[in-house]
Amino acid sequence: MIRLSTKGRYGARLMLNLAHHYKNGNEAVILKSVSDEEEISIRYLEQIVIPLKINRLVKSIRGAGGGYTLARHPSKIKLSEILHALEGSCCLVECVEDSDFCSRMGICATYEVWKKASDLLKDYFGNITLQDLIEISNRKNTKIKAKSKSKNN
Amino acid sequence: MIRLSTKGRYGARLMLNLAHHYKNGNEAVILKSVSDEEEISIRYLEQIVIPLKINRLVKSIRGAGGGYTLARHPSKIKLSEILHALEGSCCLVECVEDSDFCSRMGICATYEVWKKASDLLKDYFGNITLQDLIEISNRKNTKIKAKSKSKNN
DNA sequence: CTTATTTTAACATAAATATATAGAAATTAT
DNA sequence: ATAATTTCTATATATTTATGTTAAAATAAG
Ligand code: FES
Ligand code: FES
Repeated sequence: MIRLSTKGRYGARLMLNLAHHYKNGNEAVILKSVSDEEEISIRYLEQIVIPLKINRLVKSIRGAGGGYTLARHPSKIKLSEILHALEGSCCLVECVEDSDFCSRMGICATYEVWKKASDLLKDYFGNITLQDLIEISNRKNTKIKAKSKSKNN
Repeated sequence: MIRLSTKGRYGARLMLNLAHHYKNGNEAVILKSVSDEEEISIRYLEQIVIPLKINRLVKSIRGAGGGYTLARHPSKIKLSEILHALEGSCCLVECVEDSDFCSRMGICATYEVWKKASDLLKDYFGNITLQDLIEISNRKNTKIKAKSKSKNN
C-alpha cells in the first residue's frame, strides 16, 4: 500500500555494499563492482549515488583507482539519513512536512493518522545503522552456510 | 521517503466522508457531493471507488437517487482494509509479499528491515477504524470551533 | 611531460507507471 | 419520457524508473 521507491531500496543496498567493503575510509569501491554484486544497473546507481554524495553520506574519488566510499563509519550512518537523502522527505504524505501541500490540514482527520504512521517509521529507521545491517547480513549468511553444510554431510 | 499514493490518501478521505454521512446503510451519498466536500476530482473518485466496491467496503446504488454508502458500520471497517483494497499489497516493498519479486531475499539484509517496518504499519493501520477517524475528526472540529469562538468574544 | 586508462560527472532520452480528465452508455426513480 | 447517477472506456499529463552518450578529472605508465 505504501511504496518505498526503488531509489530508496537500491540506495540502501548500495550503502550496505559500501559498508561491507569499508576499511578506514580511504579504500574506494567502483560502482561497477556494486552493480555486479547487487545486480543493479550501473547507470541507475550513478544517479542514486549523487544525492548520497550531496548529503555527505559517501565520498567520491575520481580517476583511476577511485570510486566511492562511506563518508563515516557504518555505525555512524542511520538508515533514516539514507532514505532522507534519496526521497527528500521522510513522511508518508507531503502534508506532514509541507503545510502548504494540503489546504485541509486543519480539519483533516486522516492527517493525524498519516502523521503518526510517519513518526513510527521515522523512529524505526532512525534506530538502524549500517552497522546493524551488516550484523543482520552476517547472521543471515552464517545461517545459510550452516544449512548448506548440514545438507552436504 | 515512503509515499502513500494519492489513491490511498483520497480513498481514505472518501471512506471517511461516507462514514460521516452513514446512517443505517440505506442512504446513499453521490460522488459529486464527496467531490465538493473533499475537493477531489469526481472523475478520479469514480476510479478510486471501484476497488472499494470490489472489496465490499462500499455498496453502490445505481440510477436516480443512488450513490454510494459504506457496506458496514464505520466501526467495522479498518483503515488497513481500505489501503489494501486500493494499493493491492500492504507492504513497503514487493518482496515482502511476493517472494518471486526479488531473487536476493535469502541473502538480503535490507529485506528484514523493510519487512519489520511493513509489519509496524500493518499493525498500526489494522487498529484504526473509520469510527476512530470520525472521533478524531469531531475532536478536531470542536477544538476549531472553540478557538474561533474565543477569538470572536 | 605526454598519453592512455580509469573512473566520476553531466546531460539526454526512452519506457513504464501513477495521476488526472473527458465522454458516453447503462441503470433506476419519478 | 426524463433526469439523476453509476459504470465503462479512452485519453492526456506528470512522475518514476531505467538506459545511453559524452565530457571531465585523476591517476598510471612510458
Ligand atoms: S491534510 Fe493532507 S491528506 Fe489531509
Ligand atoms: S530488496 Fe527485495 S529481498 Fe532485498
